[in-house]
Amino acid sequence: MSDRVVPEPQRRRRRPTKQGVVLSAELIVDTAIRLIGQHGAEALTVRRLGAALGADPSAVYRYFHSTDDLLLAIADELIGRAQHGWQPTGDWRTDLRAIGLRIHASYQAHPQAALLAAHRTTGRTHEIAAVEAILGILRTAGFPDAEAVRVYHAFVDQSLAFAALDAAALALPAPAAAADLQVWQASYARLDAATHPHIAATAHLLTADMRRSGYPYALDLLLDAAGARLRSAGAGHDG
Amino acid sequence: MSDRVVPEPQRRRRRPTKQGVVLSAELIVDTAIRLIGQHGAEALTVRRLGAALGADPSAVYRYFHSTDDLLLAIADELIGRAQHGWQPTGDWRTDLRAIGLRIHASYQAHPQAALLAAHRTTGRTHEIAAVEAILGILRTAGFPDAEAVRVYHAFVDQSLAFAALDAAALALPAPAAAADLQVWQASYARLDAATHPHIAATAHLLTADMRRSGYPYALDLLLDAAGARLRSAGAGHDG
DNA sequence: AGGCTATGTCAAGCGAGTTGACGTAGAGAA
DNA sequence: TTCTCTACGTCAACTCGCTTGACATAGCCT
Repeated sequence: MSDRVVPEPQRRRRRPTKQGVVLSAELIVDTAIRLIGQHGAEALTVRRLGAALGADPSAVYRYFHSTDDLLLAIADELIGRAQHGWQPTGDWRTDLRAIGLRIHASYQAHPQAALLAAHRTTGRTHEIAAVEAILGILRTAGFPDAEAVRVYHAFVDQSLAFAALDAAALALPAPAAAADLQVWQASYARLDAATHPHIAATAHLLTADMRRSGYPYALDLLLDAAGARLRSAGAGHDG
Repeated sequence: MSDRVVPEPQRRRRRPTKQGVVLSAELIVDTAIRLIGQHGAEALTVRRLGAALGADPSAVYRYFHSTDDLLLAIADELIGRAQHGWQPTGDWRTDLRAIGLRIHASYQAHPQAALLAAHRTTGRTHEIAAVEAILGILRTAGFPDAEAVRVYHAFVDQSLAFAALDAAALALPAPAAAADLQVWQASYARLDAATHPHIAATAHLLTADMRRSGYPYALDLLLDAAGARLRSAGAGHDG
C-alpha cells in the first residue's frame, strides 16, 4: 500500500512521536545515513531506523513507499554531497586523478547506497556537471573527440566499477568481510611451492597488497596509457 | 551449527530425497545457478532452492554451512567455467587479455549470480588456479615480484569490477535498463552547446559509445601501461 | 546380518519488511 | 473559541527470509 505516503506539498501536521521527535523525510534520510556510518551496513533496517528516530518503525512508510524508495533518496543525497568543493588545476592528469579518487572516496563513505547507485545513469544535474567537466578536461588536453569519449567511458566506468566493488566489500556482513580477508593468509599463504610456485613466491606481497583497494594503481595505469595515446595521436593539436 | 556439514572426503551415503533426487554439492550449485539465471537473483532463497532440488530446504545445510558459503561455491564455479578450456599462448599480453575477456564473459552469462559473487574472495580451487596462472604469466614475462603483484591486483579487480558493473546493467528490470540507456538520447543529446559545450560537441559519439561495455578498452589501456612499466623496469630480464 | 551414522525431514525460533485498523493531535475555518 | 477533518504515529499481525535441534531411516561397512 504505497498510498500511505503523502506527497511533500500536501503535508500539514507536524505531529511529534511518543518520544517527542517531529519527523520529516529529510530527518529520516539524514538519520539513515548516520546509522550506516556509525554501525555499518547491516544497521540499516526499518526497525532500527525507527528506534534511532524515536518512532515506530512503520512511521517510515508515511514518508517512503519502501526501503528501496528510501535508499534511492539516500543515494540522491550522496550525489549532492560528493561534488562539493572541487576545483580544477588545469593539468588534465592531476584533475582526472583527483576526480577519480573523489568519486571512489565518496562512495566508500556510504557503501550500501553506493551499491545501489553506482550502476545507474541518472541524467540529473550533478551527474551532467561531472560528465561535462571530465569531457572538458580531456578535450582541452588535446584528445581528439573520438578518443576523448572512449577515455571518458573507460575512466568513468572504471571509477564506478571499483567504487561498487570496494563498496560491496565494505557493505558485507562483518563475518563475511573478515572471512574474505582471512583467505589470503589462511589459504593462499599456505600453498605448496611445488604445486603453486608463483603464489608461494609472492604470498607475502599478496597478503599485504590485497588488503588495499586496487583502484589507485589501476587509475594510474589508465592515466599512463591515456597519456601515451595522447602523445602519439594528438601530436600537433591545439587545446 | 556448522557441524551439520560433512567434508567431501567423508561422505558415504547417497540417500535419495522423498522425491527421489540424490543430492550433492555440485548438483546444488548447478541448480542454484540455473535458478538465478531463470528467475533473477531474488529467486535464490533456501526455500526455493529446496523446492527446485526436490528436497527439504534444510537439506542444503548438510552441504553448505550457510547461504554465504553456498554463494562462495557459486562464485568459484563461475571462475572455473571462465577458465575452462583455456590454453596459454606464451605471449603475456595475449594471454592476459584472453583471461580478462573470458572472466568478463563468464559473468555476463549469469548476470544475477555475478552481482552476488563478483566481489568475493573464495580461496577455493578454481580461484587458486586462476591466481596461479595470472601470476605465472606476469612473472614469466619478466615483471619483478612486487610489480607483478600490483599488476595482478589491478588486473583482477578491474575484470571483476567491470563484470559486476556490466552484470548490474543486464540484471536491471527491463524498464529501468531501458530508461538508463534512454538518458543519453533524451537528456544528454539535447543539452545546449552554450551551457554544455563539451557534451554537445561529442553527443553523437557518446550515445554510440555508452551502449557498449567500456571494459575491452579499459583492459587495453591497463595492458598498455603494464607493458610500458615492464619495458622501463625490467629492461635486462630474461623471460 | 547388524550396527553405526550420514543425511533427509520436520517443526520451531528469530528477525526482516510490510500493511490494515485505529485513535488522536493539531491545523484551518467559522 | 470551538468544531471538524484528516494526517500520521502506533499497534498487531502477516509473510517470508535463514537457521537449527530433534528425530527417523537408509545404506555402507564389517
